[in-house]
Amino acid sequence: MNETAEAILDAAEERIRGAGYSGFSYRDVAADVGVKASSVHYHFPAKEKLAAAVARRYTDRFLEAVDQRQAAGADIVAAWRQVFREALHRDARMCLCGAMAATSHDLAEEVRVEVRRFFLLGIERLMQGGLERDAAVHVIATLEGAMLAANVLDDHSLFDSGTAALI
Amino acid sequence: MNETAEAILDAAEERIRGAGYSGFSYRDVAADVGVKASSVHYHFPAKEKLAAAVARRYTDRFLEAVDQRQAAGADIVAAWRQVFREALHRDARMCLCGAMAATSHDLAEEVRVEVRRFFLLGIERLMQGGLERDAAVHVIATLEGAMLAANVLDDHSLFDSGTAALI
DNA sequence: TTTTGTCTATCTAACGTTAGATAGGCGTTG
DNA sequence: CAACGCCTATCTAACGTTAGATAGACAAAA
Repeated sequence: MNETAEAILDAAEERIRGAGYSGFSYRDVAADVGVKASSVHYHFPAKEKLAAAVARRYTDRFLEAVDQRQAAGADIVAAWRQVFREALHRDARMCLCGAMAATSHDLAEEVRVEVRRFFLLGIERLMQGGLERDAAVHVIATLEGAMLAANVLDDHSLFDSGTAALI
Repeated sequence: MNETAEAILDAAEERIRGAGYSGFSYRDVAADVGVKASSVHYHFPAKEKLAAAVARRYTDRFLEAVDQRQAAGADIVAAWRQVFREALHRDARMCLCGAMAATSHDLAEEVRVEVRRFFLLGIERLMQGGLERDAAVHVIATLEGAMLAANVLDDHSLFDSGTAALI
């Protein structure tokens, strides 16, 4: 994975988090990076491959960030909340997998698998942390929904409001 | 509002709830209804007008359904939960405003206003029903997020799991 | 020499949108 | 009554633009 490929993933992630799967294009991503669209195709031959790669990296990084918070002594629910909160505040964008999940009928199978992986691993990890299934689903749902509301209303404080009850 | 215009709104609503704003097209909607794309333009001159009209009707109907549940004696949180639940089970689709909120950077102002209206009125009504602001945001966030998760994982029981703690 | 990475140039398909024509219904006017 | 003009609703056809994707040239590096 070279520098350009990483820059393409970065740009695609930002675009998808703002406008969803069908709201981003090779041309836009290429312009963000400073190359031609055909160069993006060189690194990621098709749109669904690119989106799937973005989702996989996003999930991996997300889980790693949660692990770090837990290793630093945070409660598992607090850790998940903090990582969601940081993703919202740092980027002022929706959760990547939340943004794509919202248009799930529009996703190629390869992409949907990666989006599902985010949600499934989230629930799984929270259950491994001691939560009942219902509680685990509740945490993920609330975090995604609060991020959604905070984003569309352009009021990040809504995330804190909406998730205060979790901890 | 004649029969065709209503059919166009119905088709557009279903398409947007499955694929988001930029995932639906005049041609698709026209084909669903059984007319040509130019006829859709006759009733709704531009895509953003159509999406805004769909969102307004959706919100109005949603609030009315909640009112009916409350009039029948339901607790306000239970009423909201029931209407979300029915929208998920009946249509097997995302919440229309949730689907568009997820791609909020991609929305024309006219559409975003309508999407925001859904969230703002939801929070407002819950507060009028006696909830604190944090609790109202929590309810809306959890319902949207649970619908999102249930949809993308294609498991409607997740909605009940994820929202059980609300009531 | 082969591989890597980017370019130019192009393709087909689809997009939202518009123009112009048509057909039928409905009043109003001669 | 009949003729005219207007409104509604749809059609065909095309507009310019953008989409994802591909082929082939070219330079640099291994």
